Amino acid sequence: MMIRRVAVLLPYPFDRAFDYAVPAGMELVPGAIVTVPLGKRMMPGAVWDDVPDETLPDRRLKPVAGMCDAPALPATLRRFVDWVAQYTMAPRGEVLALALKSNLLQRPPESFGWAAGTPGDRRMTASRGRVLAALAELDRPDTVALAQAAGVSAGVVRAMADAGFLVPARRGAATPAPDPDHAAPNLSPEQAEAATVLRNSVAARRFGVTLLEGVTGSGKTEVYLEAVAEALRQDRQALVLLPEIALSAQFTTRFAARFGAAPTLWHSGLTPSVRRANFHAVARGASRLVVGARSALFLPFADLGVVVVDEEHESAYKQEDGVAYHARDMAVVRARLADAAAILASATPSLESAVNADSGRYAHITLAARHGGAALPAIAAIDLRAFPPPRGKFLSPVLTDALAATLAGGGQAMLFLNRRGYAPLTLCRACGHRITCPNCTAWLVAHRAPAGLLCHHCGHTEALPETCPSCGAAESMAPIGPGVERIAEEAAELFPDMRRIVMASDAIASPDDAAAAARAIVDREVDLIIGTQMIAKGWHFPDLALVGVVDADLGLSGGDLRAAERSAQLLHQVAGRAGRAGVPGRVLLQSFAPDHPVMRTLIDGDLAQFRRAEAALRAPGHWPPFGRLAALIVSAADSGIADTAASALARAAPPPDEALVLGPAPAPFALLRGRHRRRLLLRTPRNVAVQPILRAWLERADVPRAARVDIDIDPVSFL
DNA sequence: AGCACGCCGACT
DNA sequence: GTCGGCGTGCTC
Repeated sequence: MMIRRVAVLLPYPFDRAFDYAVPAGMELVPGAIVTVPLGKRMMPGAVWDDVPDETLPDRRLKPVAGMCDAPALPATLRRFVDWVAQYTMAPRGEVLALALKSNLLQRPPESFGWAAGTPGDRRMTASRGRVLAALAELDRPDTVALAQAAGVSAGVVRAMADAGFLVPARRGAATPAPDPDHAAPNLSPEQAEAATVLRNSVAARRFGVTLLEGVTGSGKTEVYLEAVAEALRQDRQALVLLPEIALSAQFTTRFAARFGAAPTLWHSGLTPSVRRANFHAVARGASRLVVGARSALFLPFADLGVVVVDEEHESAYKQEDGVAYHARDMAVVRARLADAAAILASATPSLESAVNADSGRYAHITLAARHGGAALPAIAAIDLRAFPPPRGKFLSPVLTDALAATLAGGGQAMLFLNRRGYAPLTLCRACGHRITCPNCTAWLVAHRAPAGLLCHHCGHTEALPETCPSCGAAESMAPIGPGVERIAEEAAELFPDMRRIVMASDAIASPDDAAAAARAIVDREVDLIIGTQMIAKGWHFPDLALVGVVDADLGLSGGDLRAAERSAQLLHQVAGRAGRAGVPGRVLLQSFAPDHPVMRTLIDGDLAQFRRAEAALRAPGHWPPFGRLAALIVSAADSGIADTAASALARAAPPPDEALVLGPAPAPFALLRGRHRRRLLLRTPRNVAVQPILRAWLERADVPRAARVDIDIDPVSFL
């Protein structure tokens, strides 16, 4: 009789599963997480649905080494992994790695706490007495909690455990379940109507996508939380994706207030033990509500009822390296495979989602009114040609006057500049030499805190040179252009008495930092906020009366397909920070092109009109979302090999009647992290899939081995 | 991804 | 004469 065999997918770049023998007595269901030998190593893997190859002789099979004490990956997740792999053209194992990167080989974290034991005749002390007293008040506390409650060190608790005063006791579900009816919100009629539609979409237990479009401050979050509540009522799980983990702390608070229990978090900042605990809690179904970054899509939800993608237009949802996937699009797929509802929420929907809504593929809900009757901010441009800043400064007198008036009146103000650091360029006044990164095609950005020159692409740092590295001139290196740190310096000179905070990823690294900063702002410990795009997203600053956009033209250059769209969305989000609870908000855009369509859109507040204009530009040429794009990024350590590989690809390109091929061109950062890059773009009409074309193309092309070709389906930034 | 195998340069 | 570079190929 043939030995029993299973296919096991490994979290490495193999597209194929490997077959293993099942030892007698081991029961393996599909999705079971196992350890298997591969070559000399032991590695984790998951039993997959592939049919084992019966032609392989028994001799060639190694046995499965062991089973992990984790629940099997659900079928919906396995199908999702396969789907993402075929769509992104990544090996299936590489996609599986996204689901298994929580170090499951360790024992599952059983939640243990301490209960009273029966010691022999062991010494009793005052500290030990306090511990026993504290223990009586608490339900199976862990070491830290017990020590804290008793006011003793953790050592005392451990010693008492050794002495038998305390015994470990398993705790039930560590996290209290969120209660859908804990604190029902007070919704406006418009919100209530939207909430009903979303609740129904979840109650249907069928796949469907709804675009929830609501102006900033319209209370989108409260509305989609009603969909989450419905999933909880249905005994299903809910996933809310956020573009930026910095937001998660503020959301935790809001969600906890609504449901009486904190959501489970999932992002790269979690410690390995928390990660593991959360993974298991989600798999068991014990964790009902997850708030996370894009990688949360790969969690093993036992029964997912709704996926919310908040700020769905955000380009941060696009994963650029490794498996290049767009979390917004994959969230829709995840929902479809789980028979769940998908909700895409934004004040400034992507053109993709707006077109899907217009065509009826997605349901569309609009929230037009600001919550509590707050007025939309008044947006105006400052023409920098007519009202230039003083020499060497970056704030126009029109803006500084407005800031002075707002601050003098006790209002809070914000300056937005989407540029980290002090100055984007350091230049020699004597010879014009510009300091560039040795590894990338990029200027080094001057920073003051901490001081130095930093590459924002590869992380290279160096000290600001005393003399010009090119001509040797002394004291000739000058910072050119502004970053937020320089704007903060200018603001400090103008308003020395005002309390300032700089919000940029350099200063605010963790969700906790961001939460602390937000709290300081809300509590009015800050008068003037200066920040990068970090301040654009989702924050709730009730007293913010004035927003100044230092360089509204910044995002318009670059020739990127979506440059105008992204710029309009970002500036709209920033503008939306102004004027909430009753404070009439005002937004001033410093621009050299106040008549640019993006500025007109913002000033008129008519994003729909802007989307129509964008659509009219993109539709004729089958540009997304009216067609499909794929990028081939050729990279090699040697620039000659990169060129050879790129032209080999160009020669083998599919014929024009099949697809349009653009390039090869040097990628905008032709040298990135020490590798030379060339890029080709493939474009097809919407009804033609790019994957088969790409597969055949790569098959034909004679690419040198020393070059690597990365595929990015639906590229967002064209780097 | 690792890790071994394998065939060419400068060292004890 | 050997240690070691990383190109190529395989892992059930």
